[in-house]
Amino acid sequence: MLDERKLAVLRAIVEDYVSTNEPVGSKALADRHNLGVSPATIRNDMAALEEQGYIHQPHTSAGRVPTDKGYRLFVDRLSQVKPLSAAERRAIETFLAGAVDLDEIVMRTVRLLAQLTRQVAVVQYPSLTRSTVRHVEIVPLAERRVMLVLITNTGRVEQRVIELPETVADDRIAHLRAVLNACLDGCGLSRVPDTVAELPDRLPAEDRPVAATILSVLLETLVERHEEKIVFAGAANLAAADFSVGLREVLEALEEQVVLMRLLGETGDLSGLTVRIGSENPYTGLRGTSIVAAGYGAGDKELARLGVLGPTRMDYPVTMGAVRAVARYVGQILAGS
Amino acid sequence: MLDERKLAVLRAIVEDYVSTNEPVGSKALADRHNLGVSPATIRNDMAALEEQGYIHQPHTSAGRVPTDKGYRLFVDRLSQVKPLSAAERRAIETFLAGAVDLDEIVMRTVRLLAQLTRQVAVVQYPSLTRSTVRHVEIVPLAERRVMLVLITNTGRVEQRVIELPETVADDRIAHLRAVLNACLDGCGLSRVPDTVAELPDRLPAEDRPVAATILSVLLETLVERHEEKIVFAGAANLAAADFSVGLREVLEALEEQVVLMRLLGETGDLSGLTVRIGSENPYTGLRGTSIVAAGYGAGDKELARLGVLGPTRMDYPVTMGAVRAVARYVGQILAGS
DNA sequence: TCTGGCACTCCGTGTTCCCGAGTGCCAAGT
DNA sequence: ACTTGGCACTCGGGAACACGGAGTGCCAGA
Repeated sequence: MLDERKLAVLRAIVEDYVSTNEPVGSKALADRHNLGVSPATIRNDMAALEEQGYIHQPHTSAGRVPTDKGYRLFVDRLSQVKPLSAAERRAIETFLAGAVDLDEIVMRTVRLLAQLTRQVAVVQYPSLTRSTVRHVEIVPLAERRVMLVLITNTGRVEQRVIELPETVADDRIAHLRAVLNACLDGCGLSRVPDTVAELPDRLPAEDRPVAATILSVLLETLVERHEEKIVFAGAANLAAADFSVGLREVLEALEEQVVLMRLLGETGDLSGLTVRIGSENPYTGLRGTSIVAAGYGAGDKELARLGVLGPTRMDYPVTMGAVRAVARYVGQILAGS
Repeated sequence: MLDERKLAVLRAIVEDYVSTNEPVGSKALADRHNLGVSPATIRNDMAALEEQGYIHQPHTSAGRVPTDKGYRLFVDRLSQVKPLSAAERRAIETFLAGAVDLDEIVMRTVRLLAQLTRQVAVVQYPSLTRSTVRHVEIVPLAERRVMLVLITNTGRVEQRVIELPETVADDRIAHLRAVLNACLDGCGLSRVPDTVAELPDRLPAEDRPVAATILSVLLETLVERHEEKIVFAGAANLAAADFSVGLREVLEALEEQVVLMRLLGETGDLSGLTVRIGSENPYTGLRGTSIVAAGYGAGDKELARLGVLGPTRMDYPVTMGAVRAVARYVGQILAGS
């Protein structure tokens, strides 16, 4: 149905359209790519491609534009992820290495990705549920007030101020802290609820009400933050792309955490790149935009996802290369710190 | 030079232009406002106002548009800050009260402000330098690795991972922590460097290298974070305003922390509202935008600033009312937590 | 199966024209 | 000394129109 040459024509159309942002005609194709055939032949192929829904002409007597289906074929079969240059890799590495804490890693990552791809970059904070407890701290603030600080192996820190039901001496707090840490150190966050459940038994009866208060807050923290934090950067790149129409919708979507979450896709195992093209993504108002996403993580488990969002007519090979590279480096940084 | 009626005309022009976004002519003015005079008279006044640079006509035979100078006069002398409705106040209060930690307070604030004003909201995190130490924690992570956690009275938490020059037993760490807290508890962040300087003398000689490492990181933290963190929200509102031209520049500016800092203005004492109109602000590319900002803080000292950014043709009274109200409530929340 | 030729379609651009909103000025009225 | 109605003038923006060019589909011939 689609012989080799027709695929080459489709590839050429995508490439030209991406770089010129104008419907591409048969003559232009024949000139710019040496396909070894005449415009007339190309026209026939184009007719076939259009017949099957890979390209589309905005109106009679205009050139052709790839459809979402066309881009999909291009991404799946007609292109290869383009690796970054050595210089770019070095730049990424040094830029990310300068970060001192998790906030800064995420911040730098999202900016880097935005700059590299000239699109809008989106980065999800490393998931709480997949990481493990590195330390739990209970800090007395006032007579009946403590601050609970939870530190994970990815460097994320959660804090809550807790009002206690009674006055508690500092040494009792210290003991509680010791017990908590003994139980939870290295414990996967998803296992915390179970682990914590049997904890009150090990405490003197007098401490149990206080412990219960603290533990309930601890569990709350885990639940609440289950919906992860997401940041984005590079909105200015949207304005640069000739987005004009629909820009409003896109910006709105970007400010909805929930939408962003779903755009990045389900967190699975550290497989590879996910590409959602135009209408493939779950939100109207984001028709016309594509998402290239990847998981990242320390070691082999995926902690969270990151990606970029741009017009469907983006340079997929380059974008995919950048996303993949950044995801890898962030993983390394996280694993190392 | 400018009699009462000319001022009334200017006020009317600003109001009409803000609500219609179209140059306003003498007839429309006479119709919509009962100034008690005929269009011809208004034309004379307009000519005078234009003469003095308060209004401007885009081209002959168009209506008039306020200049930056005109808006300035309007804000300074012709308008009053419009208080929020009781319902709005309640909404703010309940919305902000739901926040559990500083991140969430800031996050909610910025979204609230964006929604309330339908502009881009900008909120600076409470300044580190003006707050005080509530607690310092040193958490052993591995043999020669600890995490330093600094908690301030505004609920802000800073963390750093530190590589130690030698292996240190946990009880020595605990001792160090106790000493540190004894020194620093309640200490203003700006006084930390001095306070810390004399600290090594109080420690046994063997602990001094370790202490030196930790203290240097602590000081670094303070310096680095001197440049504050800033977040914004509501970029979608920009697209809604007919910004079309220059939107790119505005978005770029928003992503530059430094620019945002300067836009919000110097942190001074908790005075009142700052309004920067169009060309009054320090950045070209933000001509055409105005900034309404206010300081906020717990008690009487200003901890940071927040504000909104929008087209010069914004509804100043309403915007100013919203900014002022939100600043106050955030202050209350911070003081209370 | 490919290719050159040819007639056709339609978008985008430039031109012209006209309408209306708005102005400035002036002379008359209070 | 202001204010007002009248009037001629200006200019931007939209509608109507023509036209060139890019691109197509189709067909007949290689």
